[in-house]
Amino acid sequence: MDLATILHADLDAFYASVEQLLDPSLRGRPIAVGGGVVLACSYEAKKFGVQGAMSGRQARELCPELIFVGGHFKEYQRLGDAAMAVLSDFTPLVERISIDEAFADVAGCTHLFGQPAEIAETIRRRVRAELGLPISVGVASTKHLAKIASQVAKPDGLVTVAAGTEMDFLRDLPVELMWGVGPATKARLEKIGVTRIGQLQDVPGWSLQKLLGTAVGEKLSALSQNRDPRRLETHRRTRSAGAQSALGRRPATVAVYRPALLHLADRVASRLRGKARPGRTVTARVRFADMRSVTRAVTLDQPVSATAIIAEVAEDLVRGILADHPRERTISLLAISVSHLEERFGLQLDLPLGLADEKRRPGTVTGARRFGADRAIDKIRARFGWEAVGYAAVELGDRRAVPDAFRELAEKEL
DNA sequence: TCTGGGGTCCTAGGACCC
DNA sequence: TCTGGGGTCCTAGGACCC
Repeated sequence: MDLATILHADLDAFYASVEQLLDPSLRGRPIAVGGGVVLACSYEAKKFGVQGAMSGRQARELCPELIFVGGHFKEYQRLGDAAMAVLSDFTPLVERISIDEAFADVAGCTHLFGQPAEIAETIRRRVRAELGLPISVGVASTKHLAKIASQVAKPDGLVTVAAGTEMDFLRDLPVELMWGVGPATKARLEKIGVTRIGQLQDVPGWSLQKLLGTAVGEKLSALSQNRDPRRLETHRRTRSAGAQSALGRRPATVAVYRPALLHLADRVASRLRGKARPGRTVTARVRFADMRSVTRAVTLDQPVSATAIIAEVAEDLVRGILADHPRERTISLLAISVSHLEERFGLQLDLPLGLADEKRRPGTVTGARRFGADRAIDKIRARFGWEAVGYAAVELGDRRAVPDAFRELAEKEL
């Protein structure tokens, strides 16, 4: 039996806790970060049923005294980093999975710092004392168990699952606490009478695979029986980079989608160039007024990272989508994503190959000249900030639900 | 002003090659 | 010549997570 040396540390209601830290008058009160959409909310707000991703109006209906606050996004980044640095004081084996959440394996440092549960308690005490933030920690023998334990520990708690007691710990917990069980899987399991993890342990693997597909079925079989082979991954390569923008309801015309796509391509491409990771597959997504969405992708024979090329390819894809849905006159979201990322060292010229080349409009500049223009823009931004220069006159309708600062926060390191 | 923005992984079917 | 099987790549959509 493996020892319980894996920690999962998770800051509680992170953005909301930061806001309450910065403004003491908000403490003990129901608050939500965001406006049009709830990005995060305090535990006082959760009591009313307010949740992340909920529309602001819906949240206000549930909790009339809810206080909306704008976000201090730089502070989120700083405090999230600081909390993770506390983990790193104990072990280099840290796998950060988001701004406010990480795994750590303390197997190699118990001789220095004590039992895993003691280390977890020290981490919680330090984050509270040094940063003023509540953090919950789960301690167990696997990532899956540690993650569940930290959820059970919330808010502001510590739960240890001793080695050998894993199956007992899991038995009575609801299936939706498992990693990978969302609304759809939960509903399917409910149909066969399964709502607790213990019941899942009794369903034969082949039956689960038939119900949920081979991958999900096998995974849930394994996790429910405490077979979790995953190791910590301290360095993970990003596989794709994308950007999207909700538009409200806009006519599906080139005057709407061309500037919007250029803006999205600019965001994506500058990140790709910044990390020297061009990609071969460009995917565009259009969401219509009824919230149904359609995606279309093309894989080029050369990786690209030039703004103009990505914008052009995406525009071709969007034109194709709209041509196939002639009755849809209104779009509510556009998205671009680039995947099949490659590594490039040194100067890389995007050559206009593949689709972009075949369908190139007359008068467009060549790959090398585009790359030069992009490099100039990148340099100016490096010195003066993102807003200093770029593809101006991008008119996305300036009632954007989410501030740009939040987008930047959400952009992961490639 | 109903319904954000960033990702990962899986599936199913078709193309293509051996 | 016909048929089949396996492997890989690609596209489109869906489920899930933070």
